[in-house]
Amino acid sequence: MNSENQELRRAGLKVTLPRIKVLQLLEAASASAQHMSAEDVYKALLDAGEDVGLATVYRVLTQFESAGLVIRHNFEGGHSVFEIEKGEHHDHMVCAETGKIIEFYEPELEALQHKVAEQHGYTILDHSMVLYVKPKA
Amino acid sequence: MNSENQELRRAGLKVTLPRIKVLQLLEAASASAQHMSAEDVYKALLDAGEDVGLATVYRVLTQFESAGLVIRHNFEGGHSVFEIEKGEHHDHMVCAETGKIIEFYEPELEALQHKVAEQHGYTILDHSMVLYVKPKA
DNA sequence: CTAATTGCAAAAGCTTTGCAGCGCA
DNA sequence: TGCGCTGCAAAGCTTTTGCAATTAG
Repeated sequence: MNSENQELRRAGLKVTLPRIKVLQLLEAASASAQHMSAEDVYKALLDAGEDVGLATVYRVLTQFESAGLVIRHNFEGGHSVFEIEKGEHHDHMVCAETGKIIEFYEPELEALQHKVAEQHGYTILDHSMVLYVKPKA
Repeated sequence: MNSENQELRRAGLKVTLPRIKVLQLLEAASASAQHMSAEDVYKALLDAGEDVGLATVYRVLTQFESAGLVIRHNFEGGHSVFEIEKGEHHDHMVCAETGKIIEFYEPELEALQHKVAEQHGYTILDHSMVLYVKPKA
């Protein structure tokens, strides 16, 4: 039940209420492949009766990102969204109609990306791939 | 020499100096696969002695995007970059060391993406794929 | 006890908008 | 001439930062 505390300590961060709460929220959201913006996290905390500042949410999320606990995505639209780093790489599909986010992993795609980079004399450090889709008619 | 005028007219936009200038700049940049931010365009215009406002640059770029003349990318880092729509779809590789942008097109990748979307019951409307790379050792 | 962390408010970056005047068709 | 377009300044949004007070270890 304090597995969050372990993760925070391992990341070299003091175990404070805001950090625990943010981590719990993101882990809960992770179950449904939900991705939360800083604003989302902030509002969820307020709704839960927690008294945290928006600035703290941003700071905590940035720290978590540096610590490798979460991944920051820059999908369309100005703001960032975050998801728990579960260690398993995957890419995303965003449904234009429902806003739903589908995660997927396709080894062949990954292999091809490396091949293409290779052909141009480069090595892949990272990549972002988002498919904008709509339900098949 | 006034092919720009044609393009503007075709897009239903009045032919004005700022629009011509922005279009010319982007077309010139296109030759070197350079991608420009609104700020870049603005500064380039000032350097060229043109007297345009930053707001106009933003408006013009947004209009061009709606008209399908340019494509807006949201690579990492808050701000958008633009490139001329040349009609040939391609994806991007960004070199982490030099900032250089390489364009590429890999049919197999495109095909695979469609296959994956299909498998999940979706049809692809659009996609964004950026590989962050470094020169091969 | 001491350095890390927090909340608040202010500031910073990018982008958009309101408005009066200018310019293309 | 008339409506579209422009520049300027002001506002909007997300995100960051300064600072005094608070808290974890």
